[in-house]
Amino acid sequence: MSKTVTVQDIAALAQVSTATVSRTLSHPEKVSEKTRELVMKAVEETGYTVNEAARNLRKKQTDSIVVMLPNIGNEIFSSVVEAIETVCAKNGINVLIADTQKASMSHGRARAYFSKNRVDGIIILDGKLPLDTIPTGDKTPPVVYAGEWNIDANYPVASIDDALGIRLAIKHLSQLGHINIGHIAGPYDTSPGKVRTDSFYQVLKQTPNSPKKPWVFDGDFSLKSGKSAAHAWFQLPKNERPTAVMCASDAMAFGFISTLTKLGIHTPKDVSVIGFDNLPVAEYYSPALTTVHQPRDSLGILAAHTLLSLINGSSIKTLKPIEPWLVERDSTAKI
Amino acid sequence: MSKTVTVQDIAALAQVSTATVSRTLSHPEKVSEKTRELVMKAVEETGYTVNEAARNLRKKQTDSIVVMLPNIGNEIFSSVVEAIETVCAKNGINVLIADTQKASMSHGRARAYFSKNRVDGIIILDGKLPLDTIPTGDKTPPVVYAGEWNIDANYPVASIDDALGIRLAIKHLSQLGHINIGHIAGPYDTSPGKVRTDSFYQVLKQTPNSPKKPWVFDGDFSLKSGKSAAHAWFQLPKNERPTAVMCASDAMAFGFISTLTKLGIHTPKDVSVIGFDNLPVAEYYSPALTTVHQPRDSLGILAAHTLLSLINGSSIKTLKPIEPWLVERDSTAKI
DNA sequence: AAACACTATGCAATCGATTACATCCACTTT
DNA sequence: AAAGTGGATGTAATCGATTGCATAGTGTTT
Repeated sequence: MSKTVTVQDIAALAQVSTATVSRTLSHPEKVSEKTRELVMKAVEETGYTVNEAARNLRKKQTDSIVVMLPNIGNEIFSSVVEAIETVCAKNGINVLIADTQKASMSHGRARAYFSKNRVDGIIILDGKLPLDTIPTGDKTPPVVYAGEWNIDANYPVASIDDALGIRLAIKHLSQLGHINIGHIAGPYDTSPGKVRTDSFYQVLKQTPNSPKKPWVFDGDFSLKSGKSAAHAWFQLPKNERPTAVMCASDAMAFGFISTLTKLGIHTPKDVSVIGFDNLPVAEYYSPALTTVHQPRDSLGILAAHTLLSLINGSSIKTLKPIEPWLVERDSTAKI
Repeated sequence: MSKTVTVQDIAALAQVSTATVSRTLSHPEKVSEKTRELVMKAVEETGYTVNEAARNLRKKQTDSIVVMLPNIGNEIFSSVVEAIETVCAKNGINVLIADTQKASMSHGRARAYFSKNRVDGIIILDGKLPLDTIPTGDKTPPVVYAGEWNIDANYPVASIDDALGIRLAIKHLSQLGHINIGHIAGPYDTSPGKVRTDSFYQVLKQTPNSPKKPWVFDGDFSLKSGKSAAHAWFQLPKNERPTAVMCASDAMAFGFISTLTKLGIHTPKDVSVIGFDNLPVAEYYSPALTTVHQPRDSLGILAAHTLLSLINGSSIKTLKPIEPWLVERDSTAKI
């Protein structure tokens, strides 16, 4: 049973003080080359690695951040996490994940993450996380929202320019000759759901020849809610059905298209459909899905960089939204 | 600038010793009810939370595990992580994630995670992680593989019974009258790729009326490789084309189907296709995908429970593979 | 040669919680 | 009444790395 190797051991082996060992490892430039080599040799021989707990205790920082998200299993979120992890790894920061939707994430447990001595920073991907979960005061580490946010919160937000996405989509549909355009909306109590729906109404108002009463089907971003919307669409009188539908998520577009296909309605022949996300599978759907591409990696990178700056003392308040773009494929066609 | 609240402060407030405060928080039963209330009151008043670093240092454990995976953005992996996180959260364990495929995950950095003082345990979702990244010896925390594994490694493996999955799929196709069955394989240097391919050959050999030379198209589980396989299939002489294809992943099935559809070949009319995974979107694909359901949540739960046991001193060596099942949908039909 | 500047290094306190051991007290048992 | 028992609590050492301050040593300036 080998005892743990500590700075003491390295110090003894290299015939220097523990202070010098610590300096060699953390601030090599403060140490002469000769001693540095001596110490490094001892480190190699023993396979020493620093005890993070001891370091954290002394330095009062954890070199970790936590990402709080509602559903890691969802590609939408996990691809953002991936980008965050990449940035953090490059900066020697560990990434913890915490599921905000699980029963295990009690209020107390969530709050525990916020106490300054647990993580150095927090990225929240869940706009619906109750605000009172986040305590204020100088014990709270910096917080950044990504993708979703809480309107009442006052933290920097890394976001996609949803309004632009909607504009691009509607413009595309208009150019194809569609006038009766519908929207399958995300939940109005989430920021992307609200912004996309609001934008939909607004853009349509500015479009010439727009329908007096735009069709909006409620959804929750899920595949299943796309299916429900399809049934709602199908039950409309034939001459009242929108000839094109803009979905607030790819998943809803898939649910919509597959359900209608089973009912004998074909995309894009009978109805044009645009998604929002550009999931990897969108390109390989039948038909390949026309959709608004959300740069989720950019979103994660921006959020991570912002948090890291905040941790280092900067005081960023607002971030420029990231611009999405339209990917034209086969689910949209001339009327 | 409020100073950090420590056990000392609580002790002073509650008029007891720090030992009693610590006991109250960690072993409430060792403390009389009266003092317990006194201490808890002080804790409430001050908003005290324990300093994890100090605790970890003293207790020589971190209450954290790390999940090493090749691609968090991939639903296949992230849904396993979700299950792991749920189990861990219930047990007060933090979950770190580390991407094994990023350049930032240098050999040294990976090794650092393994030093006993950083995490209490490790779950590896990447069978290709070089074995020499994992040091041996009593400083190494317990390791569990999930889903994928390294053949030369000697750690417990939480896995899916791939052979059973393949058997169910082929049986289904046989019952539909298919004889010329092809396989779109995963990479042979990954455990699921190898096992599924091997099983495919083996099952086909045991099937009456099986073709002398089974068709196997190389793939790497990705959507794109499904597309390549489709082109390979399409280029075969018409009478040599398999009438049914068993894919080692849903993604390849999507790539295969969508590409053939564009070439005028329809599923299931012209070719039956079975996937492997049962991704959420499979049900909403057009056609809805017949596929082998992998219980990824069970996989994560099993891996997490096993690791937790290992951390608590048990010595589990082998785990029973989890049984997948077939989900019949619309991508398979009678010949 | 004295004063100064600067680098390299060592000493020892410190971060905050845990726990082995010692002590004290109230209550039984003989 | 002496001895024994067990529960509750306090004392103080400990985990391992970091860093402010002090000191030694080398070279430079006047």
